[in-house]
Amino acid sequence: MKKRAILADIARAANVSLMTASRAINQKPGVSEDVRQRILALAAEMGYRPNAIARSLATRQTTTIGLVVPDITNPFFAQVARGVEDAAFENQYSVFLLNTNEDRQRESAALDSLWQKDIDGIILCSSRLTEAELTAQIQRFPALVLINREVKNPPANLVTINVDDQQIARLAVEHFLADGRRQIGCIGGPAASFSSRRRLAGYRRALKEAGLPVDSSLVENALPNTEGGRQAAAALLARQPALDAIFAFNDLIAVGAMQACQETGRRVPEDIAIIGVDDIPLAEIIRPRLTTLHLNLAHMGRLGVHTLLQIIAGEPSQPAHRIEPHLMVRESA
Amino acid sequence: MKKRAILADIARAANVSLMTASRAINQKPGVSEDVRQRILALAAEMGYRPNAIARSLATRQTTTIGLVVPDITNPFFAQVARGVEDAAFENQYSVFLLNTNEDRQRESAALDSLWQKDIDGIILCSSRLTEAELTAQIQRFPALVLINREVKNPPANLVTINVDDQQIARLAVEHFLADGRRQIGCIGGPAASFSSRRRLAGYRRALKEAGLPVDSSLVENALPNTEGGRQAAAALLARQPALDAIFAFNDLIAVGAMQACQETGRRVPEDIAIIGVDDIPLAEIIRPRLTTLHLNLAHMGRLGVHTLLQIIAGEPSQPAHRIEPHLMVRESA
DNA sequence: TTGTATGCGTTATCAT
DNA sequence: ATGATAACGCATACAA
Repeated sequence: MKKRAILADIARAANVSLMTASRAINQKPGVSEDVRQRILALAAEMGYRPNAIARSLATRQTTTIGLVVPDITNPFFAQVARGVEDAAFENQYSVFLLNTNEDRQRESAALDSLWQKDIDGIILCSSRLTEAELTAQIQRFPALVLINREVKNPPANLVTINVDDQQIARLAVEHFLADGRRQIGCIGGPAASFSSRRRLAGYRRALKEAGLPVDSSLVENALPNTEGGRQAAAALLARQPALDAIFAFNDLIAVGAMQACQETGRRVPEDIAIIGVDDIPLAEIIRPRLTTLHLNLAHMGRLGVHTLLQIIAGEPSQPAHRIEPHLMVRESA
Repeated sequence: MKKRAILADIARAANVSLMTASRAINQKPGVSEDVRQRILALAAEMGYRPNAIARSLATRQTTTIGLVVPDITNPFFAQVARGVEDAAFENQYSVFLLNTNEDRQRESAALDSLWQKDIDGIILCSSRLTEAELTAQIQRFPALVLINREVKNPPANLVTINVDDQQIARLAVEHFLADGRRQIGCIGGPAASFSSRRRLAGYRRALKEAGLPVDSSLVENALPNTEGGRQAAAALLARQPALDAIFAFNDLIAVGAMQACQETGRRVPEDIAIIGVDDIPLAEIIRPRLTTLHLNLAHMGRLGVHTLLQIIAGEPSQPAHRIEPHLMVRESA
């Protein structure tokens, strides 16, 4: 490994003090233009790059943020992560990636390690922490963005970004209703999921507003994958054979439900319509193509970073953002 | 934000010097057991965690690695990333995530930023750098693991991890042959992909060894997604209507090809068999289920981290690893 | 076993 | 405009 040039090397080569070299390189005032140019040229020639660690220690800023997700292999978080990383890169920030595996302990450990690294801010997705744990963590970091989670009294250094779950459920149900469907079932995600609970509430409310009965035997919970969707749909159809529509918590569940319908001799969408959420690539690949509520997840990630930078800069920012869904009508409903 | 305790606070509270506090906390010898316990208790009480930045500056070690991938939303890299992050976490390492978007410039910028951060090692996936650029980068980092890329004379701080592309192609072709297929086509990935080139070579060799003619009109290239697969397969089938098998560069291409076959009235696998590579979740979801060559990508990521740690620790490690594929026979072949 | 001096590479502060 | 000195928080080397 080649030895790398440090600021002292540049200063010595340019016959100036450390500080003038530092000022020149950081584009700060207080250096005559010719001296600055000479130093910059020398730095470029010697391949000098400031040591970020030393700089961080001196400035108490790391230009680094942490991204905590349950599982990066989940397409939902992979999309968010892409947006985060892109926006961070554009702003010269680096991002630490941490998986929690939906485990509270590991999530706490992840946050601990980020705290040790003295990062400037953190984007925390689908936190499983209790409200108390969360509050404690919030005061440890300069800035915090919560995705897929809300909190009662958000302090100034905390912003939440959530999908508009009520609207998601409303759009799905209204689409079914406009199509003449009246026996509308719902498959939620894990019972612990905040998003899932909100969507169930939205589903019930939309039914009620349409004057339809809200029957708990129309609802099932499922693991958020195709197999979960298949099993939940099978149970649902056994209980409610006349079902003519299913609103699913996400696309994977929707696809599983679709297959369960087909396996029981039902045609999609003729006999039963299905709508998912997320618009993952699979939605376009599967046949019939899945009608779903599209979410701009990469944008959610970008927004998270921009918000974080605002908080860090001390600029005012709205305490909560809501991502609006868009109905992608394809073939399943 | 609450002020955080530093080592000096602990030392003062315990009435000892900085060094005894440091030794106690780092589990180093030279501290009597009772003093150590007293310090540790105090540290726990005050919620002390060492400042990683300061420690890094002093020790010249960051216990941080960089993971550079073309695109984290690609399931292939998401799986690898998961393995990397898991193994890193187990070893108390943090990981920086960087996307290159398959852009040489951005890849260079990513490596630059990692260099500034003084990280201990890098896992670089599917690098698009030229051999010269790569050689230059290698001597800037203490340790480097290359995934999906080989290099001529690997230095001691560099280990490559590749999928066994020849074996992948061989297993696919042999499976087709055992099934009585004789008109075996191949859809490669992007022409620039090293993996794709090696698999094409393996495909040709396997045909030759079976005494079959190697006809370039049996080969197409495609973008690595379903639409690419669909178009390539359509072109292939137009040229070679009697085709009875297709080996695809990856599962997405395979699924696109499958749909192109079905759209032209062919039954899968009766009329034409299809085999993909990767075994992404979609392979089990799609109907007919996709026969494919399974790759343990998370293991690849874990291996990458372990190898990196070996290099960092100065332990000897084999210069190249090869990941073996496993044929998952499902329904498409 | 415990403590003191020094350095890691950079920036902030205060002089000149 | 430029420079000397201290400080960031910790660990290494050496002393007691």
